[in-house]
Amino acid sequence: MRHRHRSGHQWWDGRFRGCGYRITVPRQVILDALSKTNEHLSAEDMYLKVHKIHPGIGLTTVYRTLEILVGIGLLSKFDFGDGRARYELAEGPKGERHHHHMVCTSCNRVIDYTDFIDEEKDLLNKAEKGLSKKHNFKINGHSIQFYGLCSKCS
Amino acid sequence: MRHRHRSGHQWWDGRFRGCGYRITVPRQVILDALSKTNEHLSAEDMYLKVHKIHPGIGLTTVYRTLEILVGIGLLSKFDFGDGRARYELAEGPKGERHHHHMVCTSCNRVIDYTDFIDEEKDLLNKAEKGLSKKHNFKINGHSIQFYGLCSKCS
DNA sequence: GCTGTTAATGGAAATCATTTTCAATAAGAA
DNA sequence: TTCTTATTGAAAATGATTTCCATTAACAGC
Repeated sequence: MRHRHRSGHQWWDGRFRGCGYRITVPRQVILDALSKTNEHLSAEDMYLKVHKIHPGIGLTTVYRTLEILVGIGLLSKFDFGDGRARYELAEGPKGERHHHHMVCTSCNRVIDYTDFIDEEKDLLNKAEKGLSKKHNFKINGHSIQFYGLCSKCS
Repeated sequence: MRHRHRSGHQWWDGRFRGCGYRITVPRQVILDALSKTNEHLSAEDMYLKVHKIHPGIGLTTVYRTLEILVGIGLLSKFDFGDGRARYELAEGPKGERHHHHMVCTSCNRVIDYTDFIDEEKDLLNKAEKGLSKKHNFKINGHSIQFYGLCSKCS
């Protein structure tokens, strides 16, 4: 097993402390797991993953940590219609990773795509400007998803 | 109180029977309520609304009926992040009513908008074609939502 | 219109994700 | 090292939705 960074000094460290949160083992382990995957993990997925190595970490803590990370913008939270929230790193050490999702309505598989992001950005910017003016609404986020059948299911 | 259509002969009638479903009082009442509102009702909202006039109708039946309606494409089901599903007529007697939503992350108000729908359609068509080719994914729906603060909350 | 078959109903109980409670523990400032 | 206080984890609570199951009602066939 490769050696592990002990205390602090991760890319998310500053952001984390800056918000007044303590850096604890469960939080490090969870962030570590998040930065090593590009799956769309549910809280329980994360719990099981983390529990293998650190059986002490409880499901409650996983929920709490994920919620904090969403709060400070490090994580994005999604609902793909299968009754549980799913999480994904919003920013990695290398910066933004903007993409959207296609969800298979049969097997629930989720495919990330980055195609058309530029066109989408154009449209979204235009829409944001127009909508915020017309409806006096301060927009600070959006979500786009396509639903359908993946190659295996169709 | 105004007289009520008894048996069948509503605009949804054909579609409904066509799928092999019986036309029952609870189903008529629920569809009736849906076609008279443009709120984004949760199952419980619907239950309360319907329960005033027809106290016999149970919450379970409301859930079941809404799910059937989603199944045959008459209803759209949304998640606006407040922990309960919300429903909205997908098609009315007058046909499609395509629009998207802005959700206030503070008060949970939802605003429908129809601006930019044409541009969105263009983009979505293009995206659909490209994505289905590249990822071999049969797309048959999408969802777009903006999140932010409404005029009251900002 | 009456009847039989079978889908639909509703109340209670079950389920499942998520949240709350609370006493014990550990982070990190002093 | 010590002290304060945020964090933790187990268990219990919550809240939306589903399942069970005995009763009722739609409607096809007479």
